[in-house]
Amino acid sequence: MSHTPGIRQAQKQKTRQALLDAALLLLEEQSLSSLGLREVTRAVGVAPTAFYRHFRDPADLGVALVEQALDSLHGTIATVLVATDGDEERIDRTVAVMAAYVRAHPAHVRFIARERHGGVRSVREAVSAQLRRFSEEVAAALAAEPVSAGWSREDLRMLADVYVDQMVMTASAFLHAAERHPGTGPEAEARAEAEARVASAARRRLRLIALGRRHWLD
Amino acid sequence: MSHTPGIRQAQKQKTRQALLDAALLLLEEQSLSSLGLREVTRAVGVAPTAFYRHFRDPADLGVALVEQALDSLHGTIATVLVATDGDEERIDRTVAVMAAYVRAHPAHVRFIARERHGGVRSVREAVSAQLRRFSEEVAAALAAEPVSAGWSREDLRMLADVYVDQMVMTASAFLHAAERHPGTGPEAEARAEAEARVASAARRRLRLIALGRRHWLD
DNA sequence: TGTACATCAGTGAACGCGCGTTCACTGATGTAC
DNA sequence: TGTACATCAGTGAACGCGCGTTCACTGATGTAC
Repeated sequence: MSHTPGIRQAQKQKTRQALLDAALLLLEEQSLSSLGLREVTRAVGVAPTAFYRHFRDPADLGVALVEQALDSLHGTIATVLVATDGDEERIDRTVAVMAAYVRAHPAHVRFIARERHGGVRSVREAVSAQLRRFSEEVAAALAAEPVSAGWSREDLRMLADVYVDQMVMTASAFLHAAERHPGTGPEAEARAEAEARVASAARRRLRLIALGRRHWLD
Repeated sequence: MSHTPGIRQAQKQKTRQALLDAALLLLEEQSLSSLGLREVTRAVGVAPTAFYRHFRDPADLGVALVEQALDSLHGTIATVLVATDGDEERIDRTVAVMAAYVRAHPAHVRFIARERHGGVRSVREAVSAQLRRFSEEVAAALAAEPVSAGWSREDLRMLADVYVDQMVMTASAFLHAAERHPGTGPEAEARAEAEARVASAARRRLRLIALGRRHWLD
């Protein structure tokens, strides 16, 4: 894409990514609408004015974060969509993949859940656009399965949306379970228990949806 | 409750409610974590220091808002839980009630959707406690229906949670549809169309859930 | 390869401003007798 | 009913502080020849 080579470009990207990472960390304890430009640059160790070389304002940085966060989920989804013999097997895999995703990218999950309905319009719109893109992929994958024969476009779309919402809520529930039990030792055991409860509830929900799907055209 | 009578107490309540109302209005465009004490008092027309007579800080005010917001939904729920002859009839009524609720209390809906995963811990916890209370009522109502014979406590709880999440998401979708078409005249028509699409999608989802429920014990 | 000039990511001083919080206060309402 | 004192919701001045943004700058990197 860029024909400017080398060191300068690379250093700029490095600073930009450092700003994004620092912001994501700060957003664990607040919302984007209260995130200050100076606290982000302070966390990175650059002058406040350096911020403007990369983003217009924190909202602009937020939109960039949305793309990074949902890209990380995007890679994961293919794993879930692969068809399998049984519903039960697929449900187990889906929940396991979500648990692993949350462990790998907890701050991304928190950010998306928080800013999906957050106070910054441009970021809400970015999240909603990405989730729509996401839901379209899920719908396409669902359409390719034999069970979907005879389904209308709207019904497939609804089903895909239900799955996407389910994923976001499950991810958020895993996250919540993890952050209630942040320690090691006995705390790690408590966390494992809490995560198991979340996983169990998520499987139940997916079973309910799969059942509704099987009988949709009865 | 209070044995202090009269005018002084009444005036204090009035100011307190004015602060809550002003905050709710300001929260349409931002999150609680960026809400300033001075902007709230400025909107009401009292001195900044008056705030401290009612709340410790904006987070404390937020917790009070959670209670008011969910009380307004609480009254509504009974209407939905009344058993009816057919699934379809009940689904229509549920969606109609949600639409009416959002029209009556748009700011409450926005506030709950936003702060449910927002940046202020005490408020998140208040929302989650109120929704749990809510879900317990739904679970009790569901348990009383013949279709629920043979269901485990966990399965009933899961179903109730699914319904509660569905309500919150549907309410948020209605709100979103309304605020994309804020005007009158041709805008009002566009809004009616957008709301009809939301209602249709919500009915599809509830149908899916109802189907899963019917076949849960197959 | 070397030189002279252009670019531009990051700097640091300076600004005006609104913030949260403190404090002693005022004056209407409440209470005791 | 009237009077004297207590309470306490709301006031307004004052404070120190960190904010976002501007501007001219520096010096390493990039480019042309």
